[in-house]
Amino acid sequence: MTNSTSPLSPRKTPRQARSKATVHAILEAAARILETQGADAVTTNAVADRAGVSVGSLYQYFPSKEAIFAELIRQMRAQMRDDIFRAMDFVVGKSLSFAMARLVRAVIHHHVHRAHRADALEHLEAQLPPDPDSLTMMSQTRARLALCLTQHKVPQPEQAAGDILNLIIGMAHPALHGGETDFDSLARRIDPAVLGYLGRM
Amino acid sequence: MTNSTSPLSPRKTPRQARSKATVHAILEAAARILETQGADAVTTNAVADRAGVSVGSLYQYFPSKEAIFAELIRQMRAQMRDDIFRAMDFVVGKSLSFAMARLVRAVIHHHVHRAHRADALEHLEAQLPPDPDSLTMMSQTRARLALCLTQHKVPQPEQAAGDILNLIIGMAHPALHGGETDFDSLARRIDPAVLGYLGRM
DNA sequence: CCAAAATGTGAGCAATAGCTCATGTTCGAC
DNA sequence: GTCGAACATGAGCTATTGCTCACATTTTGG
Repeated sequence: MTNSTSPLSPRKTPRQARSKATVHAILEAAARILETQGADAVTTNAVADRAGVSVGSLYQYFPSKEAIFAELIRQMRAQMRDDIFRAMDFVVGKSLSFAMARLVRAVIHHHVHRAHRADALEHLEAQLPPDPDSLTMMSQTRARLALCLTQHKVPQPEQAAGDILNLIIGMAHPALHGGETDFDSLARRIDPAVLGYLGRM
Repeated sequence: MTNSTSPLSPRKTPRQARSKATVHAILEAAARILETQGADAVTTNAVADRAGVSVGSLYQYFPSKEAIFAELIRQMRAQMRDDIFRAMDFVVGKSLSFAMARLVRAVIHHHVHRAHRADALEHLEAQLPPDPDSLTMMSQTRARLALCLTQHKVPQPEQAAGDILNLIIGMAHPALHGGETDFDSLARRIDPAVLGYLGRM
């Protein structure tokens, strides 16, 4: 089965277990090289080497190096979306401040887990042509948060959802990248900013 | 005069007006290619071409492509520092909320002016070895803000300064990059978040 | 003026990248 | 078993990149 012709989508969908493992190994190898040696070190030969497969196999499933990055970014976005969905589901019926506190911690948790990878991938994303799938996932994430805000009568929930995500990520990401390890302290500093934004101090 | 041996510092300091113009043309060409065609399009030959000089001249003043990026980043950091210094100077003796409002607008103004360039440079910076000069300038920026916060009895002013800058940049940057053009509206949404962080709503 | 320093030139080298393809191997349906 | 499809291999082609160097031109101090 061949996939769409978009330059960022996978080339062929693996059908046997063996090829699924190959694809997984390629993605994991690319991510590890990216984390440990930087974007420039992620060459197709290096990825194939590290994955223990040949370049030919790599190009059976990814039409280009960029497609590998795009897939990793899609995985990251999907996980972030799912994390936030879970947090928002857990929080229905609770107070707005409780909901926001939970959101803050979900985002922090997401960034702590694989901080280096997320960081590098986000910088890469800016240099890649925009990927519709990634945009969709981010849109879904915002929409879910907006729904929660609507239920609490927050005005302009769509805009507020975007602002709040930017606020939380904007504060959490550099702090964690800068070596901050007291996640509770960080969360307790972000909380009042979010509530301040919402005018609910 | 030859400069330090650091891989990111310029190689030779221009002494005549003509070479100053050359250096300026190289930096401007690199920035324009970066903005319009992305990081991968910034090759030394392309930069030299666009600058109207030869590759040889380029390598007289920059030991590597990375050194060009590093210099552009330094310029950006210096301008941000100066913008914020001016804002903080203007605001001594005024109320904390007035000071923060001014800060918010200074950051927004800084990002509006050359949003594309700043964006691309920041993503590049993450992939370069850390540059001491840039770190120093960011440290100076934070310190100046911390001083202002100290005068308003804000506890932990150093940490708060970092948090507030991250908050403002984190909210402003994606919004502006996403095409937001109503800067006043944006500023008025960031203001309460900052005050919320400070516990001064 | 003139020599020395500063500046500028661009053909081309060495290295390396992304990627293809001819060929071989394994799997699964029948 | 058998045969076609799926999967895997890796030597090596093509293109490009960062960068050097031998040489030309301009500027400046005296």
